[in-house]
Amino acid sequence: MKVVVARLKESGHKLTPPRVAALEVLIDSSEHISAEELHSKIKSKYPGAGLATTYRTLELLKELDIVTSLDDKRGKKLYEMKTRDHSHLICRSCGDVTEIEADSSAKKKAEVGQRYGFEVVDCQVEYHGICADCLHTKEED
Amino acid sequence: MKVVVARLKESGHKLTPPRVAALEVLIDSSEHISAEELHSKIKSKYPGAGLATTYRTLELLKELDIVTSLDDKRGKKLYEMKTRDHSHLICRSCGDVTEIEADSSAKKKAEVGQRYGFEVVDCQVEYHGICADCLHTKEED
DNA sequence: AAATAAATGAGAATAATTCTCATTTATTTT
DNA sequence: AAAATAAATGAGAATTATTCTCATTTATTT
Repeated sequence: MKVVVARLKESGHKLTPPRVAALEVLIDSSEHISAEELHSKIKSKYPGAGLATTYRTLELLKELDIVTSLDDKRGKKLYEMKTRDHSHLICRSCGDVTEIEADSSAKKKAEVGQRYGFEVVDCQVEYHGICADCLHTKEED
Repeated sequence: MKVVVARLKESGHKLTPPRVAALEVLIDSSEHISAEELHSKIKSKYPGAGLATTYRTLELLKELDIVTSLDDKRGKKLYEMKTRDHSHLICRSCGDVTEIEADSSAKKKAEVGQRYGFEVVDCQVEYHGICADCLHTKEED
């Protein structure tokens, strides 16, 4: 939290109640979370909070590389704190999104930077397919 | 085209004019393309085409693993034929999406399959950061 | 050529996100 | 500590993208 708050202030942004609430909720969520869900949790901490601000906060936190977003199978956005590197398994059948350990991305980031003159801030990997549960269910038919 | 059409028919779907038009446009587009753009190009081939059908076609082609989608920086969806494996560079500054060669994903797919019991159909990698052009522009300030 | 299920077009409906603008507030300056 | 200022906010309207509905059409099978 301290680190993240520092990053907010360093970049010239104010530390406001809806932002604090958003960060608390995000840090608390071990799982990725939708904007809607986030907003409702923010409201339980800070009832006056407006939905537009939740979106504005998410946008800001993405810019500052504090959160990332990804799409679930239905195309809805999910958000999460960008802590350690990790990848996602996205099931085509049930839509479930699971987080897995990242592969050694540091090397790859550097490589891409070199080769394309692109300054890599972040690398996201998604594996699309069928999750273990759905594979099982299929077998039982 | 033949291969793709075959996959459509094998999976029990009809080969209709709006689908053929969609495939033609997608195959023609070396670049990723938005749903809106795709629709307008479909209409120039087949003026009667409806927007809903364009979305339905995209959904179908995704299910059949014929196209993939990704989000540009602003969160809009872009579509493209899923030919060879490749990754994307997404610029945070100008939003440009560039395609690059894929890293050796076959090995990794197998690995993920093993470890998590997840049947990987497809792996997508996104590098987020600042593109060469924007880096240059910055220097000039 | 007829039968049938699938696909379509049109526009309405929905859902998610963004915008507007008058008001409030965190931070800086004095 | 109070005043000044730019940034942030809430509320709801507006926009955008996408999905749905349903009556009609069409590709494919028979």
